[in-house]
Amino acid sequence: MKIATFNVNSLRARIANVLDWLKDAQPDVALLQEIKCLEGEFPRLEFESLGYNAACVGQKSYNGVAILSRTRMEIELKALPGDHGDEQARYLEAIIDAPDGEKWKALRVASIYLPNGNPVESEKYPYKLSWMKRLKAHAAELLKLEEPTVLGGDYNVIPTDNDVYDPAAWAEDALARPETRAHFRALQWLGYTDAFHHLHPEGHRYTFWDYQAGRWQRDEGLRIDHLMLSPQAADCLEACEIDRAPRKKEKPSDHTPIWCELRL
DNA sequence: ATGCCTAACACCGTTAGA
Repeated sequence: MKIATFNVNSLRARIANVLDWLKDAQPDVALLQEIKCLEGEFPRLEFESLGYNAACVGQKSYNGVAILSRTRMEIELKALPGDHGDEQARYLEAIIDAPDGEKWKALRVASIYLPNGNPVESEKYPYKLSWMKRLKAHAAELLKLEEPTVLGGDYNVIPTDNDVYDPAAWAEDALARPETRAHFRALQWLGYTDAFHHLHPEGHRYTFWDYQAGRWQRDEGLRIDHLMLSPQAADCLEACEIDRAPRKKEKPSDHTPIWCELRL
């Protein structure tokens, strides 16, 4: 079962790109972030025409996450627990049905758009850190279920200096600061596996390249999109790769998809 | 030292992204 995550940087601006990617990559489940549209503007029919069930939590102009699944899914949560006052559309969780006639167990997935947090002196950084604390608390609850679970998305976290082209330049950025990294490691200490790092520990493989300054052409990027696996999912991990093809196209997102294959 | 680029929204610039 192939599960992919992709920060599309506006679904309306990227719809042709995203549909091409789905046709080429054929994920069973796709987690999308930064759809930047209201639910009423969500291109459900286009996804259904490719054979996907689709669900989203939308917001005008900013944020927004979605889940696409080839099989039936049930939405479990449309917001991250822990702060009823948080109105930003950054979390969607679903249970994905096993396909008929297969022995796959059901899979729980979440599409995550973790706050960027810059500038660090602003209220945005404490919001990011509190969001990460809430994520840890919820992730700990999910572990008690002992299910295969994939918490995937744009974490806006550079986990180590091996995940950025110029560590010194990024050391004080909200994506790389020690507090940010500590909260990300806390997820790993709980028992979640960073799928890509597990299979590609060599580092310097990126999922984001800034539009500016020729970052893509020079392969000066960041690894900030992650697939975090519960132990029951990590047991089934067969492969995990970054798909650079969509970043090469006309009018690309500044992120590119990352996927994992689980034999459930 | 700064902007580089892209998108949304509203307006012909500002905000946000990372």
